[in-house]
Amino acid sequence: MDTRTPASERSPWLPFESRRRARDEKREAVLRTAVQLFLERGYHRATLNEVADRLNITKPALYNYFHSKEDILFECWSIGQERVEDQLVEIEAAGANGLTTLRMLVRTYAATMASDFGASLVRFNVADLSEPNQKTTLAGKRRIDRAFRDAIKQGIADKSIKPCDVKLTAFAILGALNWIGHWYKPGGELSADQIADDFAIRLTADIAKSSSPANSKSKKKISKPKAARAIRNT
Amino acid sequence: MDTRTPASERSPWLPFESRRRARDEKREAVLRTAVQLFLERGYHRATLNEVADRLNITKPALYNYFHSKEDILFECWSIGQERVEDQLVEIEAAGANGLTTLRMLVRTYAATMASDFGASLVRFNVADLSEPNQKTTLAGKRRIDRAFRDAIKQGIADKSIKPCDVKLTAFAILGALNWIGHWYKPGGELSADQIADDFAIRLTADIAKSSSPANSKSKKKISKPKAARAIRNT
DNA sequence: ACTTTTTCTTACCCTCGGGTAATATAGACA
DNA sequence: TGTCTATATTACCCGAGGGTAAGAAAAAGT
Repeated sequence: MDTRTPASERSPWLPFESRRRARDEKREAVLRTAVQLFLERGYHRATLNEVADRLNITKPALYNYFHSKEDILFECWSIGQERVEDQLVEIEAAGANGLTTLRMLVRTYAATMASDFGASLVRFNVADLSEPNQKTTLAGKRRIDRAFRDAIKQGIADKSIKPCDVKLTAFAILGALNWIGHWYKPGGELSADQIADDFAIRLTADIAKSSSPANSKSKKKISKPKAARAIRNT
Repeated sequence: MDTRTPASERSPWLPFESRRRARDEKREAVLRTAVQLFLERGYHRATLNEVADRLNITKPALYNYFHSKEDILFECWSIGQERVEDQLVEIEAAGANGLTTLRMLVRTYAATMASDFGASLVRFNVADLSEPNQKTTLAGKRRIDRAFRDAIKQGIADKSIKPCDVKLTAFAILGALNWIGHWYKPGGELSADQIADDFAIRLTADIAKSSSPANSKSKKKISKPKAARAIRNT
């Protein structure tokens, strides 16, 4: 239910077989392939021909589903952002105290960072998007930032978190989390979930007031977000 | 003594004045301009014509100092890496205990991340370098990683740091630090040094054994590395 | 089976930008 | 003032890759 896709991915366009499948399914296959390639080789070095090749089609076929290369890039980012957004909503709705909320945020966000679409949130360059799309991404980043800061603030207010510089604390936590998107590789010793659980405690240890270790009640509650979008966990 | 260069940078090629200055000075001016532009617009979107324009020269003139665009990119990375390397050596030579060493590492690395050449260590894509240069950069990253892990290990051994998972601890700390290279902008409320000092404590608070707050003795000892290379602190 | 619609391919175009060749200009030195 | 060397400019090449036009080939409809 996590991790990056293991390269052995099936294309809906099988080389010489009967084609025709649901349009959305193909669209999503393009995005999955594209995000992987963009992460592997970088957005600019990855060509649409390569994307098409991996799908057993030719470049112009991609234009049935997307307007431009940048459109694909933005969609990749968008999927990651939407996932995070869903998690934020869900966590905020849970109405836990500050510390618990923060830990839920850390755990889910860490797990997301270990996925392709999650990593795309931090590995892609905002400058490669069009002006309006840049605005959208910036708004998304702010939204995430705010969620973390609000949880910290709330924690300080409800005494579950020690008084601290909210901004810097959030930066430090988000930095450690975002960095996962750069170093995590699926096949390692630790699974994405293990890392997520560890970080949930580790990154909040210094500011947690109650020394009660790792209130692990809320763990399973969040880890399965509802299917809000067809592309899942790749 | 830190921070990113404030865009109002003098080019050694003044529009219509007597030219001819030391070769190295010009070479460095190219690098300073290039690293800024690469950070601003991204390596691929930044063109050599733009670099040249900012220096009041034309593109081919750049080839008097560098073999290729990638050469410039690698040099930018290289300068940042060399700075860090010098700091590592200096800190290791100090022979402090694990926790103090770790804090020194955090402080200096954080300050470096707030500089252009420091940020280039994490903002540039390794895939944009040639094979041999990629190897060099990877070796550099490993070297940094090792320094942090060694400090943590040593701290656990000498009891200045609580037992903990060395690898994940290092990842978390380095993540928070590397992220500075993405969010830090010179004009903000906090100076690079303030952030560095704060992070030195913040990122080690949960694993520090002695609750003695912020052993601030070693602060000034490191913050002025000897001039090992002509390009300083931009 | 014929047409219509959607999807995909072949064959292009065209711009952008890294890199180079040929040449000019500036300073150094005589 | 002439020549040499270093450095810069003008003018160009050319490959890569995003994007498109026109038409083939499947589905789908009738």
